Amino acid sequence: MPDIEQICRGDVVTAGHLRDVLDRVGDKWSMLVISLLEHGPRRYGQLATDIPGISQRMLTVTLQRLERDGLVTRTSYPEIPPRVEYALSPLGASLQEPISALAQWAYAHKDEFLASRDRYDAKA
Amino acid sequence: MPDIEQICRGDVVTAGHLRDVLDRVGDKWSMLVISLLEHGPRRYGQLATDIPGISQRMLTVTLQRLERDGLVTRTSYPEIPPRVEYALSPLGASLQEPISALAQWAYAHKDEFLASRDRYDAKA
DNA sequence: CGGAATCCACAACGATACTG
DNA sequence: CAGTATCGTTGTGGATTCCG
Repeated sequence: MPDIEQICRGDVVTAGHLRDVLDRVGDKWSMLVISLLEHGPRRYGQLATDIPGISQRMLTVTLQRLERDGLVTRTSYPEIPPRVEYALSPLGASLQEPISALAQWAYAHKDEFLASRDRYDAKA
Repeated sequence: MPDIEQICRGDVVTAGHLRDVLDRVGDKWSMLVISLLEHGPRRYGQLATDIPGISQRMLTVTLQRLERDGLVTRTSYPEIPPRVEYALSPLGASLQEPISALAQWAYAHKDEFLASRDRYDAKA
């Protein structure tokens, strides 16, 4: 069972597994999409409205990347009008746990965050 | 105790706490620096050699951002030659736990990751 | 409805040179 | 030693338009 030290040591430092996962889900929307899919399958349009501010393009490419890495599944129903559902794969569902840990840390410490920043900026 | 649903709902979706923390430590080097500082204070030059591939500039700006957000403390000793030590603050140390969770997830599932990607790319 | 294609702006990043 | 300054490159994300 590896710890951070093991992960960030030797010839795998820069290309460590931490880097890998951040490169995949560290972008602007991936974790948000995963969080929303946690509650069950969603259609493309649903996600578009549930994530204010996201563009069609970014929703599309984000979903494609997540599907490519096996985190979400895409199911297309050949109807008219077309219907496409996205859902978390087991792999994606397992990722939701560490993501939740990160989100809860952010929620718990948001005040310290802002306070420190204000102090820093006040001196500059 | 908030869960993901609470965090990603309503008018705080795009500016959710998850977004906040990702904006700070989701960049290329921050989590790596935090991981290294976990073992104790490190000097600037030590970090530079312990993180192969990082440029002086990126190490500097990464450390400044981490200090600004209160995750890292900077201690300068007025000697010749100058000596500067960076260490995790209590806040930064508390962040190491969710980061570790993410890293361990990455380590545990790296094979599924790559396999899914290969399958996807083979069809394209 | 669920995209794909194109173009563009900006910020992140890297390399290099210089400094107290 | 521990940075700062400047420049060039790259990648990410947004706006718009078009298609099955």
